[in-house]
Amino acid sequence: MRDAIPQGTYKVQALDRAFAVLDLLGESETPLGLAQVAASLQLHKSTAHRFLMVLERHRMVERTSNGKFRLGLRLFDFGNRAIEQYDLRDRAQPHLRRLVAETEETAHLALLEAARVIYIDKIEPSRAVRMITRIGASNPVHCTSVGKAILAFLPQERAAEVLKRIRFERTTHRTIATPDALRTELEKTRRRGYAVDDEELEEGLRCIAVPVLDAQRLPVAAVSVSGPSFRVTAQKLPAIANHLLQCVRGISTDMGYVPSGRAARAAVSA
Amino acid sequence: MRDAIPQGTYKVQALDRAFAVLDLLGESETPLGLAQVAASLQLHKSTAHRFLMVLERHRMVERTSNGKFRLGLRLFDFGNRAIEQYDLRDRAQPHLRRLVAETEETAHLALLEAARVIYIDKIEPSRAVRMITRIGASNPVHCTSVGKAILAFLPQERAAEVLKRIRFERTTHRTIATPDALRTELEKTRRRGYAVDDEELEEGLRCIAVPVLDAQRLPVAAVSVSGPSFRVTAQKLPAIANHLLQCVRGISTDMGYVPSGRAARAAVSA
DNA sequence: ACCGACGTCCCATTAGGTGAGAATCTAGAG
DNA sequence: CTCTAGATTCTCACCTAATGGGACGTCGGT
Repeated sequence: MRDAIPQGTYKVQALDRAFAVLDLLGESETPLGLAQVAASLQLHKSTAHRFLMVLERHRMVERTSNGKFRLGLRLFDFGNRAIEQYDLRDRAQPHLRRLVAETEETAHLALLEAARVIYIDKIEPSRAVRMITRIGASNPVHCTSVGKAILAFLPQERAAEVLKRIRFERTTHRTIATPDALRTELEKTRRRGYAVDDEELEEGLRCIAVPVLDAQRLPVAAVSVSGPSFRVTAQKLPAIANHLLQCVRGISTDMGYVPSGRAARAAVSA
Repeated sequence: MRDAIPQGTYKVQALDRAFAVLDLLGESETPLGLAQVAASLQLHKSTAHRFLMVLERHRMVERTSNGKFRLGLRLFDFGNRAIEQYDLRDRAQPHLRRLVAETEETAHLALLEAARVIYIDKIEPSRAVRMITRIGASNPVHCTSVGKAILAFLPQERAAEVLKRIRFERTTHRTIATPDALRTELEKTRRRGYAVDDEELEEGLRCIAVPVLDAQRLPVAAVSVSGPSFRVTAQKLPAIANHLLQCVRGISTDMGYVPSGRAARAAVSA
């Protein structure tokens, strides 16, 4: 789960350490004391202390009343600036809400980054059980519907690049485990116009997704509907897919992507 | 606008520099090239380069196709972890939506941090003009309704601490400019049960806010309704305040804060 | 009162970061 | 196409800035 050691030609030890601290605090459910941080990261308490103080000055961490540390709200500020450029999120929200109202299941909006998808928004039906996903979290492309939806409609070479970077870890027994299997799946996705994740990420969870295309007909994101397999049944898929297609069409026009050209048809027609 | 130089007893130059880089990229509307970053921060190009490479490895920045840099999505991840603990946000959302539906104006959810308020959520009525605020952004307490709402219901000593840290900058001619004026205003806020910002932050913008109280009857956040002064008129204030009070009562019970005790009455009754 | 765990602070040592500058790449002009 | 200016990438000897050993203070438990 934890990412590998941050190797690389360029190094700034202090930064690696600082981010390790943030990572640690981010992973932890509960705030951590100085001693715990120092021990976990094998830093001298004196060093850990200095880092925490500096991070606190920058409001990247904050102290709870009992003196323990947790992530600070400055990160929240930065995070929101980071996705600001993708104002996609704001524009998409109303459409996602409608989608959720129609399907009564959870909707996600996700972006592709390297070989992972990042969830930038999530809307849940009011009475649903909370889903585990967190906005900002990421998953490998190959075991998510959003990942496959984007990948399937990416130009050949871009897709190939992503393919190469996938490590094909499995999280359930249905997870796609080989590049070839994924390629076949992508072909299928292109044909029917939407991607399916049939318990490939998590047992009992089924998702459908379609890509959001920009003016150049390139996928910039994907929208998905997810729910427990017993509710999101195979028979319902086409109907849900239709809602999805309408939804992304709405987003696209809202973003000012003119839906012209025949390439559009390919992804939109069921 | 830009914060002062990050002085302080504890120093880790590398971190200050790294955050300066992130800050710079965050402020900038458009992605920046290495040369621009180096120049703006008075760093040697080779130093700036190394920082950017390391930051990129950590996905704190990313490169656009033309090689320029902007904030990376890792920050978004961190940011969302940072507010995760405050699951307040998730719980509050449905209530805010209802509030927006009722009032047809923008609603904000904000937290107090040091002497500033941080907006952790915003809901806009579908057809409204976009407001300028950004989730994650912050404003000084003294010129916002949310700030005053929280401050007014904080225990004497906590409030005094915050008071001391305020620098009373003015942004309009109506901005509260002295500690005494603020104290009077807070008294008024306590009496009527809601706080008002009458063009004190921005010309033509009027806001009302009430605090969200936890089980100990301490304010943990505030909810506000904001709109152009010509729509949010003085006569409408009490009506809007009522919607607000209902809204925060909903949030409080949703969070599991038992609404017992007479202290509750003080804030709830208009 | 004593002990142990934790946080804060100081300072001499040296590992780690710095920046001059050379090498390489890129884009635009001629 | 070549030339040139500007930006980016890379290398390395120097020296500053970060390190961590350790002393001191504080809190809570026995």
